[in-house]
Amino acid sequence: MKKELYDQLLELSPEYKKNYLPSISIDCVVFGFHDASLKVLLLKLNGSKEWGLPGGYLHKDEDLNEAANRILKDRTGAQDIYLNQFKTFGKRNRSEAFFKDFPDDLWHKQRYVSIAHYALIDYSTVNPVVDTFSEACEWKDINDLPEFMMDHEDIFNAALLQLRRDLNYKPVGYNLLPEKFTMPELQKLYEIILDKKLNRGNFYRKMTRYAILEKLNETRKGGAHKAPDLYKFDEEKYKAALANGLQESW
Amino acid sequence: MKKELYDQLLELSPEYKKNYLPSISIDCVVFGFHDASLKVLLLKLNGSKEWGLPGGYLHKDEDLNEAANRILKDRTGAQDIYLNQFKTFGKRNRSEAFFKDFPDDLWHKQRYVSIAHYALIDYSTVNPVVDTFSEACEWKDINDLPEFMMDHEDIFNAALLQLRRDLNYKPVGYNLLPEKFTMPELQKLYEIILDKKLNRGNFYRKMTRYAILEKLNETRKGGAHKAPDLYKFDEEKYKAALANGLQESW
DNA sequence: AACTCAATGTTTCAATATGACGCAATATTA
DNA sequence: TAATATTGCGTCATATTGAAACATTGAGTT
Repeated sequence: MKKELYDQLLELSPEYKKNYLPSISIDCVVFGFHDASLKVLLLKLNGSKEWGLPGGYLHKDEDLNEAANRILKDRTGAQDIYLNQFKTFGKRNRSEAFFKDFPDDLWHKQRYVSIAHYALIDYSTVNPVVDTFSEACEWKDINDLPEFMMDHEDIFNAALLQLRRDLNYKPVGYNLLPEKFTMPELQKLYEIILDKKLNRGNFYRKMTRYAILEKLNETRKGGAHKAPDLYKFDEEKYKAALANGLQESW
Repeated sequence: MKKELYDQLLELSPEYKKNYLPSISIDCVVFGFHDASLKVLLLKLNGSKEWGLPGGYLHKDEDLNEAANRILKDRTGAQDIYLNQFKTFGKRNRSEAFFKDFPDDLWHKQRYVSIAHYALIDYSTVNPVVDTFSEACEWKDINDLPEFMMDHEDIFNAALLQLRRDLNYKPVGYNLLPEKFTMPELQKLYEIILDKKLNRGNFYRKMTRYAILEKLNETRKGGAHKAPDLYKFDEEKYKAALANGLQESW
């Protein structure tokens, strides 16, 4: 079943050996948000029944963050996606089960330490790229996830945990929402990330106090009820908040 | 000047190639606290005038956290030190300047991605180990740091930043203080990490409310003035706080 | 055109947390 | 025994949070 994939990979092995740093892989948990649903970009390698995170290897003459951006760009077509390197996974036998039918001389079968990133993007702006190694590359709702290959479920869970934690001191939304958005939309995003209902008035108040949003003189017409005000991020204040954090305890 | 170190390293190269994963190094920022002073464990390689972080490589059959523990144990003799993997550094040319006089075939001269950890320990319990590659291995006060080799200053700064951030949602002190300690001692620790004076009464109140400390029926006699109460961490509550965080914003 | 409805914008109020400060208690030293 | 500096902890004004009510409004209904 995996013979086909193996043949593809084998053909590439010499090139990989020449161009990439050994033992290091990069995995990306790409969170996509749109219309009140949060998804992850997953792909299915040829012949595999499990799904995996988009990933790749580090060029010998490439910075780590350059590599992560390149890998994302290849999968999504999008450039300068918000990227956050959050943890490196280095257990033995991370990929043992997955590659057990593959010969040992394969580049991909060596032991890897995987440098995991999470990324944030509006998934409606992205067309996932199915390359020759994969049968599928799709946005999967985070409440209805398929089975993961290797330790990719651990990586996904760690990414979600980190994103939730980051919500406490980083402004989030700039990379997940369209340029103009409403307060209820922003609140919905927080609720879906946190998997928790938030109080409307308190959310409004807190966001206002962060002072990173700019209220526009427009409303979103067309809904069934009162038209909500439109906001956008104040670029400068957003960047300052990203650099300095939103709140400190001490 | 670096010839001597090179000879040592060259001799080891074959063994390294056999036993370690290529391209991956592990660096540790070991914070040590005692008697109101915060230090870092640094070492000076033979013939180098700059100081570096203790580090090492990852065995082919070793988990990442096992390797970090091993490296720390070799330097400090201490086991099960509190360790926090916080960031992976992977710029090109991280070590180019340092190894410029060394031949290219040296194991150490390859390009590395460095998986950085920070560790916390009471430095009075540790005797730094000077191995054959280093002329010195010492605790250096964080307010009086020497020049660093390679990008180790960046790594140190990132570790301190992370530690300060962690102070907001993790209980800190368990690994840096003796078993029994006083509230002013704990406050001093926070002040030194944050480089900022804290209000005594408010610190006391906040710590009390975290409910991770157990007040003992003892005081620390011998000081010049009123004997402060002794506390220790409540193991269970401490662990729970470490797992769940001390406070959430959302 | 008036009315209904539900979502949104905003305010209110009590509970809780924080910042700043003061006062009483106390172990040592003089 | 008194002086002293440090410590334990309370107080009070202010700020923030949690929960809920009130006010507004655009679309759909009559």
